[in-house]
Amino acid sequence: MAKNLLIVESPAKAKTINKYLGKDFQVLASYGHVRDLKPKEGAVDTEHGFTMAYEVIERNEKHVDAIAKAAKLADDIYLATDLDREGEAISWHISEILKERGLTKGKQLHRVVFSEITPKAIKAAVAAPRQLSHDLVDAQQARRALDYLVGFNLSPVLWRKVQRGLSAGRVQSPALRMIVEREEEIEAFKAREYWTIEAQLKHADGDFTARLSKLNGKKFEQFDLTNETDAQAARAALKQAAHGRLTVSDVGSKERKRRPAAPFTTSTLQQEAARKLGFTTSRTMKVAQGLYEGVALGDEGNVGLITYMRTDSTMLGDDALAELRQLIVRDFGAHALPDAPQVYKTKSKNAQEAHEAIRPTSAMYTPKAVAAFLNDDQRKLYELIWKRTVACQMIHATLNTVSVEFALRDVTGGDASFRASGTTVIDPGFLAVYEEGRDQKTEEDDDEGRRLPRMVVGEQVPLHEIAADQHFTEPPPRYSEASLVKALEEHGIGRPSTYASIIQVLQNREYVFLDSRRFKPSDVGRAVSNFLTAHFTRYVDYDFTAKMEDELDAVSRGEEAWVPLMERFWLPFKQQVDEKTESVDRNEATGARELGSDPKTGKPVSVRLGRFGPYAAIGTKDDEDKPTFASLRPGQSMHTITLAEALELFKLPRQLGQAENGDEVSVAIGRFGPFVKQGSTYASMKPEDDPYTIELPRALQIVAEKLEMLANRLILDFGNGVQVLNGRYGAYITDGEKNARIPKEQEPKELTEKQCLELLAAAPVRKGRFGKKTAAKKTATKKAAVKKAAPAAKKTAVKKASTKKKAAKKTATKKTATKKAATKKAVAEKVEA
DNA sequence: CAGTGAGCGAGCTTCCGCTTGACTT
Repeated sequence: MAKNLLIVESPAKAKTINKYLGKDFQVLASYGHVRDLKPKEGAVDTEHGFTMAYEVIERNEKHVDAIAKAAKLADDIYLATDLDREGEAISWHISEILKERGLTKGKQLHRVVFSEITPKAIKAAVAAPRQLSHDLVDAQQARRALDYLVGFNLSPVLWRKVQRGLSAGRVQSPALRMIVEREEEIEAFKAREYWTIEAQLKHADGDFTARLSKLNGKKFEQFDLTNETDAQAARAALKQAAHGRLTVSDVGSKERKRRPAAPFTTSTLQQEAARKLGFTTSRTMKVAQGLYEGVALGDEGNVGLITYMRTDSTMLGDDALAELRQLIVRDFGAHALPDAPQVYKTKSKNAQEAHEAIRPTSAMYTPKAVAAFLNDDQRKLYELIWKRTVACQMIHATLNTVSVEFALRDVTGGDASFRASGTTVIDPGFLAVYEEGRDQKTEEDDDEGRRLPRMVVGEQVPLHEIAADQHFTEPPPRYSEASLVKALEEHGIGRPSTYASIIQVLQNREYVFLDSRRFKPSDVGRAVSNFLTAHFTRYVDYDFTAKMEDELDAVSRGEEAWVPLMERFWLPFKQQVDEKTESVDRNEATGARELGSDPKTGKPVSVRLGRFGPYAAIGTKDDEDKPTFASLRPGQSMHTITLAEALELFKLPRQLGQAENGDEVSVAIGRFGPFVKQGSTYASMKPEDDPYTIELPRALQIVAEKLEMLANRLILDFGNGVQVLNGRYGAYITDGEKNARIPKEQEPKELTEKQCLELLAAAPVRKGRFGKKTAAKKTATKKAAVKKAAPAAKKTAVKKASTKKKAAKKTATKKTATKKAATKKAVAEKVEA
């Protein structure tokens, strides 16, 4: 039996290290954090020194048990979790758990750290153990408690003032704010007109263009020409002065170096994979995880191809550097190798640098060599990582920029000049392998790769034309996933392990949504953000996290105690929460707007945010008769809607007349979009139909189509509730409870009752709407279930469920009561539905 | 499936960071 137990966070890492340490060691993984605050109110006791109530994370229980079991048999236990704040805390939690279970008597607990996974580094780490740093653990606990307190106090304010179920937090709220403020900038943006003037020249060695750089004796600036009249006048004057040619007045050339980009961190990998491969952040992370965990490489077996993908460091290990330099000489020649390895400083604030940069585990696994063993996504991402890493250790590129100036005196006597430049590559250096993508093109990018004809001062170049072009300034672009991650990282908000999930949270809450891969805020998102920014400014400030980090650093260095730090934060924060809960008006919090008055009644028309989203109202609740309401249509926003658009909404439902049988026919917009109603039949309108203009004949046609579809629905009926039906996705079998698919080769009409029963028996139980709840996916499933259940559940179902739940709570004595009750609730609703 | 938008005030929602799998549409 191994006498030594070593614990790391990631199972893939555990496997690798196991190989290095031999059989005296058993290496186990904690799978991340092992304990966390109880996810309820009161987990941080603000009255008594911020005592924190922890519990083992359910999902990781089996891993904790495995560690405990191994610890029992080991003499020495090495806690080798990551060397950052969170890693230190994980080690501390594990040691606390082992102590609680009485497993540490007579054993040595060692804390060891390393930042690269090589046999040398691991052995050196094990040979130099230290004690747990309680200062670092304190800093982590302060971080954890603060996040909990911010989230669990701000969110309830939103439930009261804006909408139930909303959330706020130290990270998600500033992230949301960025998106909302960008949208407001765009709305407030006024495009400005400007004109550029360009000379098109015909040189014997090739045509090229030159931009106007000087006009009337002054440097030509962006807004010097802002209308067509001026621009055309300037163009005409220049053209006249030129007389069909321009004279070279100056030729200059400048050599420039371009340096390769730093090796990938999580954030830069996500950005570059978005730019070059079109991957979302979560797709990038998923693919990277696969490369990290290992890929079967033929005879070589399973090989981890890249280092850890959640990192904020640009550091490369010595062994990796040596290998990269060897490869560069081998594949690109000695001249491509700089004298010394290139070292990159980590730029991001609050970097913890627990791991290396993201790099290939071995540069010798060239993209070509491993391509056959990878799927498409893996191949693309691996190639990107490999090239970026190799390039970062290659020599800089040397570029030469040639500028040619053409001076002329225009007819009014003012000096003017045109300038052309072209950039050529003298020595490509790292560019032979890789160049970082750009978010936006600049003028310089246009010049790149352009080679001008060789020209000398005094030379006359024939002029083809002088053109004036109209342009308009553009608003700043909306954030994409990648540019949001970049902005977050620049402010030190969020961590490599959370960038992808921050984006998920904002979307799950329906604060923001992607439109052509750019983030737009929803009305709820804007309400939440503006409310928080106005009333909790300090806590959703972009540098709140940075300030917190400074304080936590002081704690981790032992210069400050964490409890006083917490008190300084908590007391004013709590006071603010209480005060705002009292004082803020709900209409103000939700961003209600008055649009004007209804021409028919003279009553005020307003837009508000209600339980079911944004709506318009005519009149107020203080009026004698009730106000009338209408939901905003998808795509409309309460911030941009006009009075006329709002009034349109009240034109529905429209009565169109009567069907042949005397049924009233009307159109309206429901939860599922526009529909026609005839008697008690509802039929959805097609996207090309407009509910405001549709007329009776077309409406009747839609209803007829629907009725026909219903009539054709039944294929077979066996009389015992088992039916074969035609559905949206083709024929299927149902017994009312669950549905079964029909094998491809089977003709639905020829099914026998026996066949149907067999297929039904084999079909999976329908989990759909109220999904069974597994511990691992607690939150996700729950959310989905609640969301779908809420509008559908009948009142009776809800009532039944809650009484059941009470019963469950009474009988169950353990702390799992709530969870059990929740499962029961789901069952109860299912039965009811 | 096709309303709603205040409320009697029950009981509910919510954070950030570390890690991986098990789920269907």
